[in-house]
Amino acid sequence: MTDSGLRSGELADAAGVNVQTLRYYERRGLLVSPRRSPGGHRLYPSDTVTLLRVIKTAQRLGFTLNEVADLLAAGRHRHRRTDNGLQARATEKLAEVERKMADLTVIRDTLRAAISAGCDDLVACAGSACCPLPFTELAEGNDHADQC
Amino acid sequence: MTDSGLRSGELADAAGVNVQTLRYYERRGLLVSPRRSPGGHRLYPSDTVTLLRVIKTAQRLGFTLNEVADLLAAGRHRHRRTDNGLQARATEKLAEVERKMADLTVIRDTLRAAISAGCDDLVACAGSACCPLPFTELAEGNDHADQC
DNA sequence: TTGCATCCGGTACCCAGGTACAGGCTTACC
DNA sequence: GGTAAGCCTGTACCTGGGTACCGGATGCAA
Repeated sequence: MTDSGLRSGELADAAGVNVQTLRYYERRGLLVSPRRSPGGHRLYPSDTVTLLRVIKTAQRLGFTLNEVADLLAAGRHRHRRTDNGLQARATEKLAEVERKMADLTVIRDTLRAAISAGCDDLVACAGSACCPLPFTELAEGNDHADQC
Repeated sequence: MTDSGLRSGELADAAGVNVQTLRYYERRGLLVSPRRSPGGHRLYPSDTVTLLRVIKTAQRLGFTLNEVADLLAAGRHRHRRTDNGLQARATEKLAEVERKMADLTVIRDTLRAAISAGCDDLVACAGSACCPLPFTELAEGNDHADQC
């Protein structure tokens, strides 16, 4: 029979995840409970591989598992509503990613300044006026201070 | 007496951290055990405020607490060795930050593509050939696939 | 000297995203 | 039909960076 479905180990291998992760995702509501064999073993429909790829992609795009679960549930329950929120959420996430990149830019510039200034000891630098490490400013995150 | 030192609450307030965090940092080896009052209360030297700022800065630059602890210990034990590794570690960290930024760039472009393509449902998109969401490629992280 | 704020140590809990292990049952293959 | 691999549930543990609560002791000021 070809409709016997995938066993958890097969699915895990096919999707490149751990078997335990499948059960974890089931608990978290990312995967619906699949049908079982007479003996109680899970039998997954074969498109679950795709679903797992979707989950991993969304995670990689910066969505948390809760957010992914929401998005998937919205997709499942969307009967005739046109908008399940993916557009809006992707837009928010984009803003988040852009914020993160801006932060990292500051950090990168600071590290570069520290390297080219030859900073050698964190504590010593904190005491010297001409150190590019922004010991007070960074928390606010603004212009870099390498005017030394 | 001016050498009485800071009590943990004072230090915590001055540095903008939680009192519990001070004890946590002590456990983690970021702060050395300070001297105590006769009754056992911690009395911190006043420059510990600076040290905490250093720690927070280093964290913000992407160092983990373990790494910060290492850097501080290296600074403390450096008697006449010139290099305590800050330069090398900062260089590594810079590479790490640059990798992270490259990742985020891919993610940002992908999100932008998904938004402008009007993607609406993760699972539906995964089935359509003309979806910009890279359900298989992203894990490897390479060129974006918005040629649709 | 009394009262209240603060601090002590120890332990438990939180978030996210899993991973591991134990003891027992099922399935598949020869 | 035997045996080994795989799967089941439940629970505990991991990393990282803290936070919260407890009962009891201390510090400081009026």
